[in-house]
Amino acid sequence: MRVLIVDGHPMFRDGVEQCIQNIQSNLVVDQASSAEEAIGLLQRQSLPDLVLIDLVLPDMNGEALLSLMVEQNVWVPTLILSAHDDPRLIIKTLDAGAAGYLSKSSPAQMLVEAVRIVMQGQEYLPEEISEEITKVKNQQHQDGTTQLQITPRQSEVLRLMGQGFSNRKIAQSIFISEHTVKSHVKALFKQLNVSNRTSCVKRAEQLGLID
Amino acid sequence: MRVLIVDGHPMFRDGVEQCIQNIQSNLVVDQASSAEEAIGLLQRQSLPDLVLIDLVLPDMNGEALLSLMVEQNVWVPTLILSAHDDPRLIIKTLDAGAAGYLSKSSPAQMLVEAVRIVMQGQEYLPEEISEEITKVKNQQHQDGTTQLQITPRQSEVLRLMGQGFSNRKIAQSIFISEHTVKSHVKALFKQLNVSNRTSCVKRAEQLGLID
DNA sequence: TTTCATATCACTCGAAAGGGTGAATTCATG
DNA sequence: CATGAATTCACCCTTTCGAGTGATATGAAA
Repeated sequence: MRVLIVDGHPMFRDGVEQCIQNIQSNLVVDQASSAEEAIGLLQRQSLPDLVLIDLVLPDMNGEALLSLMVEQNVWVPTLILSAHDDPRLIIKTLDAGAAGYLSKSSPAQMLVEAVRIVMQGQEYLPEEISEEITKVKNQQHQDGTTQLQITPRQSEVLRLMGQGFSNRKIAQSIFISEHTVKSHVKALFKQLNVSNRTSCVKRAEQLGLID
Repeated sequence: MRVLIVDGHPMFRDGVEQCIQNIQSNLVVDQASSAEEAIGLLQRQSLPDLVLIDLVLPDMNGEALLSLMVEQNVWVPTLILSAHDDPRLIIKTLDAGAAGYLSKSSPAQMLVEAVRIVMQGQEYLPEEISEEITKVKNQQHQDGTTQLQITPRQSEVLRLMGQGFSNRKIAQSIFISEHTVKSHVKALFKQLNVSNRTSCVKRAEQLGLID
């Protein structure tokens, strides 16, 4: 059995490797420190039986890596790890094809359990997380609206706003009028339920929309 | 020999534990998930031979925990771990009494090495980090100025600004006039070399001044 | 004692932000 | 075609920010 660990921190990778080494005697562990490296490994080698991906990677987020894998028809059972558990992000990763999700706030024993289960081809979701997911999904239905619908343009504006740009600078950057920027900013405020840009950026960071 | 690991993420703690278990046969590892828990353990039990502290903890940062330990005359060799390596922060932790600093970007082998050395009572600093530190210290001297001198009041204002508060709200929160808040904000802008609050908060986060 | 950093407050003024409302365009989808 | 979402732009108005230039009090350090 082979497992690929994708995480930006060697120390964490080694720690996880040590933890799951105990599962089976014939377990080979590969490591990648970035999405790019992971893609390279997956293309060059025979596919592992399981991929562990940290949601936060140096070059892109884990969800993007997962999407890339799916695009390239690399289908391997994938377990997503994350330090901060935003239900919305979890839903996105599961939609993107992850076989399971696990918080880094979980003890290693749960990781071992999850690896075992996912390697068998089954899905793995901790109870507290699946509960939160149903909560969020219910909220979505109660709202009636599309919940968090950041349009591409809004996302662009949000990114620039996160760089500390003024509305005027944003307008110049993407060749639209300041009026339009204000429209997007206002829409973002409404969706993120804030009333100034500092809060907006903070909230967006919490939700993983930028950075 | 006993080691105490203080980190908010059980999975990381377990991983580190697995890694350093191999050092010695008679190694006992304790875990704490927060600074508060760590303080409790250190007060109740006999002191461990080494404490590993993550710089980012749920209730306070690792540096604050270290200061607390020093205040309470709990002197144990302490190794600081961190995911993002800001030279300034490293200097602060070393000044606060840490026996060593290690990036989570280092392989576990370096951790093992560091633990071994620090448990012997020696200090441990990876080359690339000590190099960066000398760089920063040189910069400080070149500037001639006191480098980054955030006064207590400025720090308070910065914290509230980071919460997305307006100048008026900040003023009301700490019972000073809006004029005064503006003075502090302006001083912060000057020191952080920015010209609006969003950039200011971002920069402050990068420097570890807030969050 | 003089000096200096800190903290406090004041005034002005132009620039930027933020709220409200409305409307034209494009483009996909039913 | 009709509908709706997304994007674009406009005008109005109030509030907040940010820069400049001050002053005063306090307390520590030289």
